[in-house]
Amino acid sequence: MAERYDFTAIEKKWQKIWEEQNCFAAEEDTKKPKFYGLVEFPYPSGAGMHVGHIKAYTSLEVISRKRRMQGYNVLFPMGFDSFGLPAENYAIKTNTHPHVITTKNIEHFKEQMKRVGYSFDWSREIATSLPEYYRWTQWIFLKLFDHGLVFRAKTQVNYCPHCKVVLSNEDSQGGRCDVCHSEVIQLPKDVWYLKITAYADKLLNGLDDVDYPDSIKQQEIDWIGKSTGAFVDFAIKDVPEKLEIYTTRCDTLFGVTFMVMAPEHPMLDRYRDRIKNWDEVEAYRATCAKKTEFERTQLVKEKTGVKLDGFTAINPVSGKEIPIFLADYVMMGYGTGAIMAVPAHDQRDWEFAKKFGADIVPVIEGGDIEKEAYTGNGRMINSDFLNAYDNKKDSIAAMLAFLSEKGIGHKGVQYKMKDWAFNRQRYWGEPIPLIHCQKCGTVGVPYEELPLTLPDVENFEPGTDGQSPLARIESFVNCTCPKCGGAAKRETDTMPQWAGSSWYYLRFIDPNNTERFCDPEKMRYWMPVDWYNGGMEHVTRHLLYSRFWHHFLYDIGEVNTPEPYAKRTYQGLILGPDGDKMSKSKGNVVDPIEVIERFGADTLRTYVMFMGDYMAATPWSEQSANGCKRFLDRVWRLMDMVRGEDDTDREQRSAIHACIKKVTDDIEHMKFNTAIAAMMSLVNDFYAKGSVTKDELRTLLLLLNPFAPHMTEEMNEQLGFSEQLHHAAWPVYDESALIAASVEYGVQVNGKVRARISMPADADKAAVEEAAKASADVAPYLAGKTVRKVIVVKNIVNIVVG
RNA sequence: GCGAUUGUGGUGGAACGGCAUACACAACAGACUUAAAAUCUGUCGGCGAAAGCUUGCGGGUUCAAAUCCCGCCAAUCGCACCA
Repeated sequence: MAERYDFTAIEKKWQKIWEEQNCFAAEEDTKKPKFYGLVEFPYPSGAGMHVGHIKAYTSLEVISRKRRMQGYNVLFPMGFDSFGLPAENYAIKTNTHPHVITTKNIEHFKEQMKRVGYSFDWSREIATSLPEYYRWTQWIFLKLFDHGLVFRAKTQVNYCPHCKVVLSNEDSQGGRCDVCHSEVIQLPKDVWYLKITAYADKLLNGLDDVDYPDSIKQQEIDWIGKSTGAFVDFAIKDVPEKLEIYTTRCDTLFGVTFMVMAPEHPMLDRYRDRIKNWDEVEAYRATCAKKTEFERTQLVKEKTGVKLDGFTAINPVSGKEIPIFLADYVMMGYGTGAIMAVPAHDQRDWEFAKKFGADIVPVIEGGDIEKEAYTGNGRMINSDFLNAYDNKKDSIAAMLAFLSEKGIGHKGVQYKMKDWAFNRQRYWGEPIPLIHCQKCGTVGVPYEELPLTLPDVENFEPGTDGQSPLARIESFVNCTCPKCGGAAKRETDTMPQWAGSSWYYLRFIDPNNTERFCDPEKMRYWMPVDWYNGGMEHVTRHLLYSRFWHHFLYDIGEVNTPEPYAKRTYQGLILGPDGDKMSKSKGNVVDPIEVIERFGADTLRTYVMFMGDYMAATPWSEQSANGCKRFLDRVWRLMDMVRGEDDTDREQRSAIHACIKKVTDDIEHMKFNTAIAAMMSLVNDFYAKGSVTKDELRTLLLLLNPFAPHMTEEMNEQLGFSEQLHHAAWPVYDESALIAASVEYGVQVNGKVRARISMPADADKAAVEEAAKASADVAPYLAGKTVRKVIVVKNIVNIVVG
């Protein structure tokens, strides 16, 4: 009866039914418990879906399908993060409008996703590049602006010469551009910043209240990089201005024998007349400017620097005059761009002092400063102020008290995280809704004028002057100031890739609202996102940014939870068949659609869930994928093995309920591989037996449905069940059924397994112990020995003899 | 340099401190085939003559360690002169 499993026809049939019956739309106004499952929406690239997308989406797809069967009202949406550089670069190359390309790519992605059989609620689809969406991205930006979290500053910024854009710190991790991977250079530039550092503590503390793996939390903590220390002012000889430094070891202040300023430090320019070797300074600055960030950090083996002639500092506690150097091991971007150097207790300062001949004065007991700096803690020595302060307990606290009393310094906090450089000099992004007015300064576009739509341009090429293509459109640039009505000019830069994705999970809750970004009533029901799965590479980018925006929206009363995501997980990479990271250049990329054509969507889904530990990187194996196809074929053929009578014996029943428990629990812990293994074992049991009852088979189909929904629905229908699986009740195991008739014990003597015995399930410990001792296999090991102890636990008996 | 993660058969991988190698892949054999494929049924870690030894290596804790602790080694990822 059950012929060949024709996956192509079956998958098409059920995908059509799901679409027509709108099976997976989240319900409104329900009394049901909710589950909001979210996967990172993709950037719709021209290449279409990657197997990595499949692994990322299938986990929550399985969980969402299971939740629906468990009676939850499930929101499992999908949309597109459709602004971004690749579309724009492609547009430049082919002279097609990015909007046209993006629309086409979205259609392509959607069609591919539907072929995988995902149960997304397509009625809520969004795209960040549509005006009705980015209207609210701009709205949130204006709120940030109104609350003083948008500011403009001229500093050294990351710049990608290839993409011709300013990048944020997060966009240039490892010194490479996030989009094109070319090397990022440092340039002084005037840019818009979002004050994410104002939320550093909230982003840090919020981690206590969410369920993220430690690896994710740790990466965010490290990226934020909070440190506590002190700011200290150093007087400069014969100059009114003071040089401020930041230190985490103010207790070593008496050991400061010189100071170092970053080459770009702006104070230098103010006193160039005083610096006698200015030529040398300029030459050194020029060498440093030529180095890339990479060279400055990765390749330095030897310290370089220039001693300033005629520009010296005074150690504020000892009163001694000390030299000031310029050296590129001090960064302008951290602290104040200047340091107090304590060569006795800081390895970098030690190396510098050795090379440039500065004094090394120990002020903390311990270590051998002849060999290297001693960076540990200890009693303070050679420090005059000690009499008045008890330095035994906490030398840092003692020094801080001293500093603030004398007005020299104060406690301070620093973060490695920098403010978010937010404007991009490119076309395909949200226009920044700001207006520059000669009279009023920078003014926000009035909220009622949103969306500020992206105008059409002829030429998407960024300007050679570092300006966005929008700057060439006079009708866009020229406007009137909303405040004074005078002539004004629009900001012509656009927002970065990460803007639209910083709040998209809120829009899915209420995607068509034209009054607000999201209805508060609906948010109260759906938020927070219960489970968010995505890539590890977004932890210090998108995840951090969206948590920042959400905390802000919470602070201004626009959302009802401080954190957007209650739980976050990540998927491990799928490597190429050769074990290397998949890349076009290596030619080891696996196309999921080809896999669907050869093996079917159910096999693809089952294999990506079976291939290994979900969070670990695993190489793709076509043979293993074929093994999953074989498993599904075996399940299909079970239809030929259905026997008439409905009897299930105790062993069989026990095996089925053990499988229900295993699959139910393992899915919750993302142990999809062992869940599938359990179902494979059950199928092997059925084969060994040679037959299966209809009910037994249906239970298996229910468990397998989230993984292989098409085939199981088809089998369910062919078996004559009228109720479709996707909304049938998830099987519940019966604790009492788990108990098998007999239990196998391993019998150990001094921890080594010597025998196996089978005992009735209700046998007590004494009986098990007796049977173990009586076993013929253990007898030789007990002969002539005294039994000192017998341990009976679970299914192990350990006889300790001596 | 700092931090995190991971080291288990030919391969992907299983194992609340409790019978190491579940489940699959590959390989081998048998059945069915004229034959192949598919399918079904078996066998299947290594070393050792054996007792035994064997979860990267060396110690420790425990009746019992792949699992916990300490010290190495290797790999992967993240950060990186962060003062």
